[in-house]
Amino acid sequence: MKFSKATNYALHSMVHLAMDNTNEAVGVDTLAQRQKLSPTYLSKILTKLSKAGLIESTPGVKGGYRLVRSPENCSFLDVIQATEGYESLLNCTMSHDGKWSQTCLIERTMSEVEDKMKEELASKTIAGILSQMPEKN
Amino acid sequence: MKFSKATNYALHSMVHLAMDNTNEAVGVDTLAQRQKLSPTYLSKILTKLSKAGLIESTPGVKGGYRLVRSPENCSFLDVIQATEGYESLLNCTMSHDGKWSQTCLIERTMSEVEDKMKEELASKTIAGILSQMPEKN
DNA sequence: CAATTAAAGATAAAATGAATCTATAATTAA
DNA sequence: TTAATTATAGATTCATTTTATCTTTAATTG
Repeated sequence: MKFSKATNYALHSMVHLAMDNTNEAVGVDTLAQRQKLSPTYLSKILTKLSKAGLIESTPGVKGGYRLVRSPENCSFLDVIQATEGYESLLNCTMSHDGKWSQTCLIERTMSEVEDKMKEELASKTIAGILSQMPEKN
Repeated sequence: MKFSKATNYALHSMVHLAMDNTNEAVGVDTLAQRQKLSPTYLSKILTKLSKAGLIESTPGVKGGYRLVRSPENCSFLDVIQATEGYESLLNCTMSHDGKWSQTCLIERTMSEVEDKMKEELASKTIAGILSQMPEKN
């Protein structure tokens, strides 16, 4: 019942990219330094975000990463699913006999909870974080 | 973003205990056989439920486990916290400078999501599972 | 006292998470 | 075209957590 550190790094990277209003690409070294991380490690996380279509990457001299969508359209759910994957909260592997339903009732109940959670995560956006930041003078 | 197998075992054990309407204690061997688990492993999980006050255990000849509360008062949240612990979904360890709030905004946002999730988990009970089971003739 | 049953401890195997290093491919600028 | 820059991918390592077993101990009943 915990998200990985990678997810936290990913969310922070998204915010950093969103804060960058120049439309130049930001290199992984810059992002890694700000979070005090090894660039290669963060790179793997950013690649996941890239494959999920949240950011785009350009190699080469003036390359780096850029947001693809507007911060309003980047939800926590998007980022979390990109890094954590799409497996469900609880996956019952037991065989249930007659007294239970065909599909495990516990699993089905957890699935309802998961749907609500996703709804909630979808309502939180990167833009929402930006809007809470103290004004920079 | 997944619950452990132990949590699934715990939830199933709770349901099994709730289904037992005789007020005799149920031994770990019985519960373990039904879930095809090693008794000693399940025992550790049941001990957590016991320490959390959800079930009680009596050693000795006619001993075993019993529910403490009624199934209506046993929520998924209770069981999950007993097995998974009480750590929060996301714990940001980074240091945030001026542009961020003192407490990480991402962490704070995730905390809101977590609260909603807990609310949802608290609304799901063991009794709710029993009520969905097909009538036994 | 003997049988039964849960609890605790030690340990181990397996899976996952976190991270680094090296090599490769792509792009830009000179 | 060449050199510098930058992302990607692969192999590998280390640490942590999960899952599980075995053994011993403690408590309870008859």
